[in-house]
Amino acid sequence: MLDIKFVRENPDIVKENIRKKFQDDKLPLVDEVIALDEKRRSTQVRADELRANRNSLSKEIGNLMAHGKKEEGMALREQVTAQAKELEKIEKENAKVTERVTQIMMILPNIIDPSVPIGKDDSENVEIEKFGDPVVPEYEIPYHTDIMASFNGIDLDAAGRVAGSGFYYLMGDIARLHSAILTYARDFMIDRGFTYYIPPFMIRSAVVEGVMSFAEMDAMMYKIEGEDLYLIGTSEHSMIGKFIDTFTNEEDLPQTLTSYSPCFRKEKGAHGIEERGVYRIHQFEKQEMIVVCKPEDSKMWFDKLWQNTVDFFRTLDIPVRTLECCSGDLADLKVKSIDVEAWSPRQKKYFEVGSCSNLSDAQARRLRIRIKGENGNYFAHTLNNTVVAPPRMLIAFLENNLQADGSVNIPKPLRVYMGGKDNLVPTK
RNA sequence: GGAAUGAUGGUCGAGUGGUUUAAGACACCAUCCUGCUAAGAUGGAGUACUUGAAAAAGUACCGAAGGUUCAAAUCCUUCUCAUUCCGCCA
Repeated sequence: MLDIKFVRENPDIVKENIRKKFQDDKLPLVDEVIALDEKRRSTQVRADELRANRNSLSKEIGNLMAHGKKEEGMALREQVTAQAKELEKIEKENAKVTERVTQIMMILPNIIDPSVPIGKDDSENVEIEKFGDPVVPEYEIPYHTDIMASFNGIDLDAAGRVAGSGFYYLMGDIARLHSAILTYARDFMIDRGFTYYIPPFMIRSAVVEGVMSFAEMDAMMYKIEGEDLYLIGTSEHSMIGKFIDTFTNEEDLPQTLTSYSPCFRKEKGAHGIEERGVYRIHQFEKQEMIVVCKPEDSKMWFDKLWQNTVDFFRTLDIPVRTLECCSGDLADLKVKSIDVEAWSPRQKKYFEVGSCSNLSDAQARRLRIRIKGENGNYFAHTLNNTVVAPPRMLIAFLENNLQADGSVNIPKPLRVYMGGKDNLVPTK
C-alpha cells in the first residue's frame, strides 16, 4: 500500500511503475484516486466545520439549561437540528469516497526496486547466482515418494483415506529426518541471532483480512466452522499479526525473529505431474524468518535473509540457486523478491524451496506497524523469508544425498538430531 | 462451557448525560531557582486526519463496532480481552 500523499505528488512515478508491472488496466485508477482524495479532503473540511459548530452550540445549550434559560436553549437546539441533516449527508458521502479511495490504494502496486528485472511473468524471472554444483549422478534417482517408500517412510494411501489427497503419513526415519531438519533450522537461525517464536496456528478473520486480499484468502485459508478462526497458511500471518496497530521503540529495532509453525493451504487450482507426492500439499511445516526494521536497513536485511537460506541448504549438501522475481511476477505489496531454488538431480532442474521478500513500508502502512522515533513516528519496513519447509524440502534432501546403493547420507550438522547416524539404509 | 467483576493517557487513578479543555498523582522533557545522596517553581508533552508558508487552528479517538441525544468516557445493543469462582481437560 502506497502513501496517498506520494501518489498525489508523484502520479507519473506511480503510473510508470504500473506499466513496468504490465498492469495497464490499473492506470486510470491513479487519476481517479487523486480526484477522489481531493473530494474527500474538501468534504472533510466541511464536515469538520459543521461538527465544530455543533460542539460549540451544544456547549451553549448546556450552559443555558444549567441557568434555567430553557427557551433560549430550545431555540439553539433547533439550529443544531437544522444542520444535522447536512452533516449526515456529508458524512455518508465522505464515508463512501473514503471507502473507494482505500479500495484503490489497496490494489495500486508498491513501487518496485530499481534493480528488479522487467518481465511479464514467471518465465522472465532471472537467475542470479548458483551455489554448489548441480550434479546429475550416473545412477537413476527415483521419484521422491519411491525413495521414501524404500525406507518405509511414507503412506499416502492411508492419508488419502483418512484426510484426502494432499495429506501424508511420514514414518520412521523419514519422519525423524523431517523433525531433525526443522530442529536444525531452528538452531541455525538462533545461532545467527534470531529470536525463536512459536506463534498461534489459528488467527481471526480481522488479521487474515489485514495480511492478504480476499482472493488470496479464498484460495488459501481454511476456516474453522462456527468460529471466527482460520488455520494459518504460514507463520508470517501470525508473526506480522503480532505487530498490527502497534508502536515499536526505535531502539528495539531490528526485530529479527524466526518462527516455527505448521502451515495449512487449500491450494485451489490445477497442479502438474511434478506436484504429486509431498511437493504441493495441504499441510506442511515451516521455519520462517521475519524482520521488522528501519527503512534504511531493509535492503541490507533482504540480502542477509536470502543468504541465510542459501547457507542452510549448503550445509546439507544441497545445490541451490537464487532466482529473482521479475516485475510482472512480483506481488503488488513487494518491492523485491528472490526465490531460493534447490537442485533436483532427478528432474535436472531447480525447484522452489523458499521465497524472500522485502515489502518496504507497504505492509506496515496497511497494518499500522509503526516506529516511535526520536524525530517522530514512521512506518517500519517488513521482510520475510523461508528458512526451510519440509516435507517439500525432503525431496531435495533425499535426491541430493541419495547414494548408488539406495542409502541416504546424513550431512554432519544433522547427525546430532538423528541419533548420531551418518546414513540411512533402505528397509527394502 | 456457566457465573461475577472490570477495561480511561507512559503508569496508577477520578469521572453515571452539559465549566471535562479527561481531575489528581507518579514517571518524563525544558527552563528557572536553591550548596549537597537532591528538593522546589513554572511550563510542556498522545495518535490520526484536515486547513495553513508558518505560528497555530479544527475534527476524531476513554477496549472494538453500532445506536439513542442538541450534547456520550458516562445511557442502550453486540463483540473482544482480562481477573476471580465453578465445571471440564492434556
